[in-house]
Amino acid sequence: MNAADTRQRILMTAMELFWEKGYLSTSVSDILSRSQIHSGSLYHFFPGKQDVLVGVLELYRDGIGEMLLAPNWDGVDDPIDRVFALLAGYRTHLIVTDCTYGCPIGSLALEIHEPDPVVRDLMAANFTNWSTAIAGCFDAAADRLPPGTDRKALGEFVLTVMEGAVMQARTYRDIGYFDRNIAVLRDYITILLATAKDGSFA
Amino acid sequence: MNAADTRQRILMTAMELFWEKGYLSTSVSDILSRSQIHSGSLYHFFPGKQDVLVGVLELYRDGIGEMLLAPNWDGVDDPIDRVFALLAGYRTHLIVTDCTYGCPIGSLALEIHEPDPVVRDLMAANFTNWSTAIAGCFDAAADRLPPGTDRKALGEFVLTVMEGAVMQARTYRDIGYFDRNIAVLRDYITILLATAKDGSFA
DNA sequence: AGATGAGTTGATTGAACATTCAACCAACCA
DNA sequence: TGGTTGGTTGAATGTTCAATCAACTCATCT
Repeated sequence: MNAADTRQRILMTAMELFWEKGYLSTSVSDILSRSQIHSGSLYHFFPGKQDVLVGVLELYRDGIGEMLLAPNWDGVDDPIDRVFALLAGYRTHLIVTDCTYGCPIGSLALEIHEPDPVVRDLMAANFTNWSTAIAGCFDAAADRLPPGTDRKALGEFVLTVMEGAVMQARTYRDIGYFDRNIAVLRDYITILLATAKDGSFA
Repeated sequence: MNAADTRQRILMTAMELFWEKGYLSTSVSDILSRSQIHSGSLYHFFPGKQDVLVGVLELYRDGIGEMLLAPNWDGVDDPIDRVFALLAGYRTHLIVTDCTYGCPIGSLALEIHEPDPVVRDLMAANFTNWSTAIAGCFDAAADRLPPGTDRKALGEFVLTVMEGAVMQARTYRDIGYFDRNIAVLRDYITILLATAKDGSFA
């Protein structure tokens, strides 16, 4: 196994564990035993546990297109449909995990109370990538939305709703909380599209 | 100092610390040193650290009216205004703490990945109390909302938006993220009130 | 062949952790 | 007065933690 493999193996394992147990509850030993890598090797590539977290956050940041958007948007062309297709992807995660799923970035953001600036910036960058992607959908549908709609704010709002909906579904262990939240969001977006069409606010 | 005082002092201190540092990052020693109470006394009242958490969650649950709603709703009579008055309270917390504030329940919900059922039920009960209070506002304004509006879902939605908005403002250390999210929510509620008034969906 | 150095090994370190416990205290009552 | 109860003290326990490091492997280069 070469160097790149070892580094990758550590990061992939850490990504899994941080998602399953959270950052604080994952010990370096956990990463070592699951990845079958010895402590010296880990510390050869990473100065410390936090640097592993940084590596994981960089993977998420750089992989959002391939790992998150592409799978959910495959075959979905309408930009508004894409918004809800992405949310449907989160719903699937919740179902598959018996409503145990948590957004990895959101969990980290609330778990780490005094984040190192490097870590915080990476969490923020992940949020920005996500809401910017959604805002891009609204941009592509700009002519169907009321004029003057703040599409960036709308992207951030969808992120907010996703995070809040996942948080509640997970806490109650009940997908209904996710579905009802998304239904309200859908109602809002539907109204926006309708008011733009009939020109009532033009 | 009598028994009730000691117990109370432990819970108040733990409440502070769990909010400042989170549950996992707060050690029993932290609670002991700040509360000036010795380990034996703490373990006389609480079987373990998790039971302190349970006590804190019970305080939140039982104190939502007095500690959270009453202060924010004092002098605010209109039910819709009350919804946004509560959200404004969270905004104040964010401002006062330089956007470091996090909803204590939301943070715990995402921090603890495998919660004991007792803990999880208490977190859920706290969410329910919150969103039920908001749903109560919508109930009081039911005649100004479109008929058939799911007001319970709307209460959960407001909770979702608060949690997501706080999460983003905190991660970016920028109140703008909170304000934009609330502005979008306000837009939605405003539209609901307007469509009910002009009867366009009646 | 010999030197170089990136990468690996795993026992070890010292700090921090939650929890325990035997001894103690003070108020109240028999 | 002596016992009982409810609460307190703080040193001690055993565990887990992140991190270290001297010794090693082995491919590559001179």
